[in-house]
Amino acid sequence: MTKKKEVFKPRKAKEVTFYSCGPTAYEPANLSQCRRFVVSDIITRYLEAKGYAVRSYMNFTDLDDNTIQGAEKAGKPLKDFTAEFIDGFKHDMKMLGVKEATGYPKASENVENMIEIAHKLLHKGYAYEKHGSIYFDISKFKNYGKLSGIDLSKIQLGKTVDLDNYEKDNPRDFTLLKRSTLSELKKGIFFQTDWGNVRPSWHVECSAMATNLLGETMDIHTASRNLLFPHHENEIAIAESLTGKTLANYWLHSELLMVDGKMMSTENSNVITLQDVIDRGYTARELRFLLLSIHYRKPINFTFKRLESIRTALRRIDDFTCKLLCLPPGRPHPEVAAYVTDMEEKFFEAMDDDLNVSKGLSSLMTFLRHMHPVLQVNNLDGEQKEYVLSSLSKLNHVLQVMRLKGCPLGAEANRLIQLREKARIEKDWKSADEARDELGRRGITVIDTENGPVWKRIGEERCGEQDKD
RNA sequence: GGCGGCGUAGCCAAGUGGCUAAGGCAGUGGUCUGCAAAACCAUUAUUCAGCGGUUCGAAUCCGCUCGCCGCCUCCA
Repeated sequence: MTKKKEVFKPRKAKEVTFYSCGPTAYEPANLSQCRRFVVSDIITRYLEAKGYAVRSYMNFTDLDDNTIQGAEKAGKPLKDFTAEFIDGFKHDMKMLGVKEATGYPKASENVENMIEIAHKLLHKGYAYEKHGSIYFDISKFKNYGKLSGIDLSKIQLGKTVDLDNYEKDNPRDFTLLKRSTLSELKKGIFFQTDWGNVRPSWHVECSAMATNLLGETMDIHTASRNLLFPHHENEIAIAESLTGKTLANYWLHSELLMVDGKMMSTENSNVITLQDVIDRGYTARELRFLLLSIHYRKPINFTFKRLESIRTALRRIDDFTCKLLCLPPGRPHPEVAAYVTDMEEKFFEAMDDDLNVSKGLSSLMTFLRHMHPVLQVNNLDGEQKEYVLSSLSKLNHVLQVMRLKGCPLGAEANRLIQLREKARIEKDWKSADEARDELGRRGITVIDTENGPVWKRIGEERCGEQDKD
């Protein structure tokens, strides 16, 4: 609200209530949305890492112009049409390692509540009816524009809306309930009210679902920057004129994801979906790493070149964790504890400062640089290995990009590696190369080092299959 | 026109008044190696879009200029 960094204070000591504006169920998840939800995931996970229980809700907008038109085009009933995208979306989020919310309200299932809100606003004098539609009277809500810092008198009216289509008293007013169109009536997409058949507007949908599930005031409300005005401003106007209480104590808006310097959108015809990225041979885990490695309040200019360099960086981290997991216990190293403490302190300190993930990651990379030589000479005993792993798990609870589960090497692969080593000592290059080829067929690359072979799996498992925490 | 944001190395990206301007990718040099590949180690900005000002001291604060991006009430 203050547009400044503030110290976070939840309403209850150990619980945080959290609402995230969800997607509209008419298209597959694109990267801009992926970013938003990875950002809210980082917030949720970080709060959990700090010991809070998070009650989080994310809505699905399954009743609006886009879904109705989409269903019509697809020749499907609205419900079937949106269900497909809702399932797809949940699947995509799982791939990205986004933790499941406490609940996923749907706009279509909360219409009663929205109509009730319109009733109440009308009674309180905050809204008016005109030709079967209900509009919110902005002049009645004196705090309007506080969140976005907008000055209503200086706004360019009709910039994005054709005002001729509406019968508002003041063009600044916004719609709460919209009179049903003829084609909607034909399809049965309407709700009977005292004012006739209507359907709710986007703004009232979010407002209704958020307050319905989380009460009059919630701790955190997130979404991306482009929703700030008018949507969140309107959401606040609706909720706060009803309750007189603050809708959300903290608003976090993530910046946009761009392609070629332009916002990803249908109009710019530069939409890239998660599936597109996967089709290009990248994984959801790699994408997650790209999306979270930049501060959430900065725009990301997405390129595949960038994803490629993220892939290399992630591979280095994988090499390290793989080596660590497969390493037999050796002798203890005196500095390890200090390296671990340093990394953890710096990581969480960076995260405490408005979720500075980039800065936090640098502490991880520095730690890896310190640890590589230690691993190289196997200077780590069993206890230290566990210590390092548990510390990395703490970071990974938030990041969800590292692989920290058991050595990926099977018994058969181990036998082949031993076989090859023996052959190499005997200078039997033919057998050695055969063993290497066989390992290659099993998806394992052998890397010779001065301290014996190290191996790694080629290919990727999915991020969603990572630590269940 | 109003409001908001951004501009730091070849690329990406931290840092918002004072230690040598984090970290990643790419590059370069080296170690290892039967071959190969990978990995590891080292190294890479006298300077932060430009100009001017404040200050003992500025990437960081102020003013102006240039460039880019977002929002402006039914696309979500």
